[in-house]
Amino acid sequence: MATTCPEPLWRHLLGDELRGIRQERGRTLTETARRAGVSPQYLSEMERGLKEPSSEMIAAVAGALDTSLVDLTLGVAERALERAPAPPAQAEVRVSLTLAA
Amino acid sequence: MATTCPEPLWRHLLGDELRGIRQERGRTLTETARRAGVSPQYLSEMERGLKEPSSEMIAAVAGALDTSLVDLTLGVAERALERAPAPPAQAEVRVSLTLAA
DNA sequence: CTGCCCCGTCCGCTCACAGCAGACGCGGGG
DNA sequence: CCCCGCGTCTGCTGTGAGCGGACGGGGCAG
Repeated sequence: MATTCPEPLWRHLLGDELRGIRQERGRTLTETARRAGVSPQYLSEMERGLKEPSSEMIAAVAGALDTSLVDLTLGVAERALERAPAPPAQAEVRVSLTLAA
Repeated sequence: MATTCPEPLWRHLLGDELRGIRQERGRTLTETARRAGVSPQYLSEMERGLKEPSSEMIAAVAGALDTSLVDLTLGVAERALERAPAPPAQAEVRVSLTLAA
C-alpha cells in the first residue's frame, strides 16, 4: 500500500464536485453565482478549493445547482474514494447500509 | 412533499458524525482533541456545529479518530438522508454506482 | 468532610481569512 | 473600433476560526 499520496482535503473535493455538477448542468459560473447570491469571483475560488465556504454558502450553491447536501456529500465521498489508493472495506459496507435504508 | 423541515447544515451534520464516531470508539473529547492537535474547547464546538472547521482541522480530527474523509462524508450523507423528508431517487442511484466501482 | 484529577463547556480575545468590489484578459459579435 | 459575457486576479475589511483561562460537575482517595 503506497502512502505517497496524502488524502485530499475537503475544500478541494467539494470544489471539484461543485464545478462538476455545474458543468454537467451546462450552467455558467456567473449565472450560478447570481442564483446562489454569491459573487462570481467567490464561486470561482470555491470551485478551485481556495476558500473554506460556510455551511450556508454550500447550501446556497447547492440550491442554485438544483442539488442537495446529500448529493453533494455523496459526490465528495465518491471523489475521495477515486483518489484513495485502496478503498477501505468499511466504507463499502457503510454504502451498502445506506442502500438498505 | 412537506417543506416544513429545512435541510440541515454541513457543520451540524459533520459535528454529529464526529461525535458519533468518537463515542462509538469510546474516546474522550479531551483525548481526541489532544491526538488531533486541537483544543478541547474547539473540538467541543465543532461537535456541536458551532464552528466551521477548516479542511485541515477536519482531516486532523478524522485522523485522531482513525477514520478518513471518505467515511466521514459518507456518514454525513447518511445523516442527511435520515433527516430528509423523502430520499431523492438520484442519491440512491449514485450510491449504487459507488458500489459498482 | 476536603482535595485532586478528569471531563466537557463557557467566555473573551486576536489575527487570519471569508467574501466581495473593482479591474483585467480573453473570446465572440456587430 | 465598440460592446458584452465569461472566468480569474488583486486588494481590502469586518467577522469568525481557533484558543487560553475559567468554570461546574463527577469520581476517587485520604
